[in-house]
Amino acid sequence: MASELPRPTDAELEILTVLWSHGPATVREVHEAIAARKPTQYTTVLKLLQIMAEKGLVRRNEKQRAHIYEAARPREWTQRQLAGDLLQRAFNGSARSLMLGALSARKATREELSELRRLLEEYEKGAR
Amino acid sequence: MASELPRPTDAELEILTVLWSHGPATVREVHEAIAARKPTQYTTVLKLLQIMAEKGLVRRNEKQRAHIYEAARPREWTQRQLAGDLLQRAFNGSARSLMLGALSARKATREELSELRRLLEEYEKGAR
DNA sequence: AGATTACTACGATGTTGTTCGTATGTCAAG
DNA sequence: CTTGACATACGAACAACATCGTAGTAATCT
Repeated sequence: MASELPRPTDAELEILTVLWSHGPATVREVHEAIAARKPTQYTTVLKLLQIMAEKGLVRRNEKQRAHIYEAARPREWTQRQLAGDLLQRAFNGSARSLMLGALSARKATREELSELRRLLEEYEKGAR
Repeated sequence: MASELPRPTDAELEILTVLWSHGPATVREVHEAIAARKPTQYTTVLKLLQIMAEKGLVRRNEKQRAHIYEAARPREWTQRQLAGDLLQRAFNGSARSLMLGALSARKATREELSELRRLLEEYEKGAR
């Protein structure tokens, strides 16, 4: 079991983002969050959630009349998948290039840079 | 002009990768490179290149009988787009999270880590 | 010239992603 | 019990992707 989860599409990622920050939610709640940013029909969100449940991206609890959906994987797990996937597909595995790309994609603040440096230092210690 | 280029799809990115490392190439050359890694028909590559030319992802020189294709943007430019796009879509703009994801996606070597740290130090100096 | 080879152009097909309308079921209030 | 509010299910429509076959055209060989 635990078959591979597919890479979430754009629309799916939007929904996952809502679920991650909100926690388990009904279709209505997800829809409200999405519709606040762009006009979207209720049934569109419903359908997406149904498909995502089939794919295993979200889990569904049907105990209540209004089903409760939650992300099947934590945010960090999915982010790791996505980062690894892009790293492989576009950066030929070079974390350095990816970082360079991310940094130049938008001006990084001074704090952000030192935060990153600290992160790396910890990593160097931890990774022995 | 200089309208926005669309995010390249998976198949398109594969072709761009060939063009970036090989330089301007004919369909045949691109096809050979692609087919070496996975079974693919010549016309599939041709069609993709034609579509990519329409989208502006590649430029086409028709002076020769066998048209010459080349990537419209350098590798670094496209990588920056992709990194920025993912950063926005999945990491809420946090370069730190993206780096964390990339590092945990696959074990980083000791050299890679210090290389990254050096890169950051340069950036901190340069970025004023 | 005629046959063969090396191209491009393009239509067709199957799949996936995204959106939405309509049908239908459930429950509580009047 | 009927109605209205709110839910899910599901089919339909359309666009984007990816793949390939066929047709036609230009060059080259014999």
